Amino acid sequence: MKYDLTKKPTRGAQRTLASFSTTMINLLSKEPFEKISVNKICNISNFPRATFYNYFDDKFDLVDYCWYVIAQEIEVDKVTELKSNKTLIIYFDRLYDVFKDNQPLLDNILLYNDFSGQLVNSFVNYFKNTVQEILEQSIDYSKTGLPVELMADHCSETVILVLKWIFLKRHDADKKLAHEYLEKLLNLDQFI
Amino acid sequence: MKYDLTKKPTRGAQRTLASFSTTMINLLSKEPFEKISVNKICNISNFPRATFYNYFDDKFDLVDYCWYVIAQEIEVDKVTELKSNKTLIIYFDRLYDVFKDNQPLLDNILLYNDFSGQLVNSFVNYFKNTVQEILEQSIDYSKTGLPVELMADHCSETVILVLKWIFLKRHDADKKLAHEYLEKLLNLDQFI
DNA sequence: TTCAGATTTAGACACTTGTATAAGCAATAG
DNA sequence: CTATTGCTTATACAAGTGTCTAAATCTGAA
Repeated sequence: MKYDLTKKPTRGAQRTLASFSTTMINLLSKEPFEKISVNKICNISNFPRATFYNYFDDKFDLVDYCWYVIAQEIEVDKVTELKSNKTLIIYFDRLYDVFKDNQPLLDNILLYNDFSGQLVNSFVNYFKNTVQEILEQSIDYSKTGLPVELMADHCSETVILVLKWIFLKRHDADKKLAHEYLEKLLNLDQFI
Repeated sequence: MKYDLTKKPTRGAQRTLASFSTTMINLLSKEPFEKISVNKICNISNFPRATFYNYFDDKFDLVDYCWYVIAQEIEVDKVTELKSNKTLIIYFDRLYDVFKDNQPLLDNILLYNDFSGQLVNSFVNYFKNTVQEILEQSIDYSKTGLPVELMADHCSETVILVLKWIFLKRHDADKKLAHEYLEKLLNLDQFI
């Protein structure tokens, strides 16, 4: 990403970022990711290509920014409840809500893109990394006798696995059932 | 993949496939995947671009074929030991050996490519799918009370997680320690 | 050895990509 | 109000992509 998201954006930059990302999200509901070119995005958004490349490295970069926008729904109140061992469940629940809110978008995306293709992969990866960063700092894995990073990796993969199962592979499950899956897969009682 | 790998290839086709794949593997040890173009591959291999596109859809397709070639080391005696619950460990061991044999290649690849980039991802994914296909048919998950596919997915992700930890993130571990990780992460006693 | 069917190849096509330059415009500090 | 700074944009470039044609070449079965 060429644009620095930490500094607060000017009004113009906000407009530009919003324009590109909504165009991308709209296109994702209409055609496969390979068919979406930077040219097309720029024509629809009415910006020249040069502007696109002022903000993003390529279309993968933009699509990652889209996931970032979606992920904002969770991360607003990031501070609360850290350092507790319940972090995992709390984060799982938040992601569950975000995925549920975006179910229509996900359905459309899967209409045009392979489950194991680049696009769905980038989506899944984005959220996996989100979870992993949180878990590495906030969970006490000392009871497991395994390396912290390995364990954090395993937990975040499992959280995402269950969400994939429910929202991408469409085996609908309410939060209660989802928790049951998560607890069985992770053996949660061993370290919570 | 445009070329049909099930039918037995002519001598010419064998030469072509081998030429393209060894060129790709060589290049992967020398530069990042983005810098490798179909043009470059064809120049080095001394084939015209048209021939490349007779066999592969694009360079991702070729790189997948490379993983297929590497994976052949395991799958020769695929038949033995199926339908046993020890399949998981047996396959883990085989993959452990394959990854170990290809450690120098992996090291080079990681010199030029991000751990979470497209290339490493395609490698990891290829082997994850390999494991998953095997596990879905051959393990009895009835004791876990979880959907079969979910469980098979979780097991294959965990197998690959441990291998990534050891061979890509370079936390060297012998087979004994690797088994210990796997058993703790998967709670193997619950269903083996 | 021959020959029909399949593969390979040269060349061209329309298109995308990422970068670079210089001109234009807008917002801010003095 | 204006000078300066920084972002936007028009345009051009060298390179890559994937597809298509028709001619050349190979191959395997008779």
